[in-house]
Amino acid sequence: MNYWLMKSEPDECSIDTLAQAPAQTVPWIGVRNYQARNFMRDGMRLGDGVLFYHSSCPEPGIAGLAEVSGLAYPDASQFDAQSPYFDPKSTPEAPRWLNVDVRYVRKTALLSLKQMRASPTLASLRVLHAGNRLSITPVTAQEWQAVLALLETL
DNA sequence: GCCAACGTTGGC
DNA sequence: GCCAACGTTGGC
Repeated sequence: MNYWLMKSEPDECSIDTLAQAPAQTVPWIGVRNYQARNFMRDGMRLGDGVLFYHSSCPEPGIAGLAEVSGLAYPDASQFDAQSPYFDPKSTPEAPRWLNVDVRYVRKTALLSLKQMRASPTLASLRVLHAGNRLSITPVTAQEWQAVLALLETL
């Protein structure tokens, strides 16, 4: 079992959007970074834990928990010329971009970025490191437990 | 809207 | 394969 932190802009897909989606599941489309793609392709297994993080919004932070419910498969939006995620260099024969499916587990009180930074137990969390831009980052079991423990205190 | 970080592109 | 220019991310 692996753990991940996945960023989403709540304007696009918030924890509430996920909770209200059909089967409480969304395809995690739009990842256009090779490292993040490789985490989905090579690292994610069914049932992996996901910290659902709201980014680019007034209150960035962890807004809920989710799980990987579908293994990586080609991201349809790369072939859609109308999509902002369209990639003219990708072909169906050799798809460049993949997505997993993510299923809602539960909404939590917001663990804000500020609170995360203030917590010594989360000091190692990749997303807190300067300049981190990856939309998907691995989370260790210790970090996962530390986040759950912090959520208990909110 | 600023800007630091850093991934990607493309000329050589 | 180097590296400068450029684009994107994302907190502030």
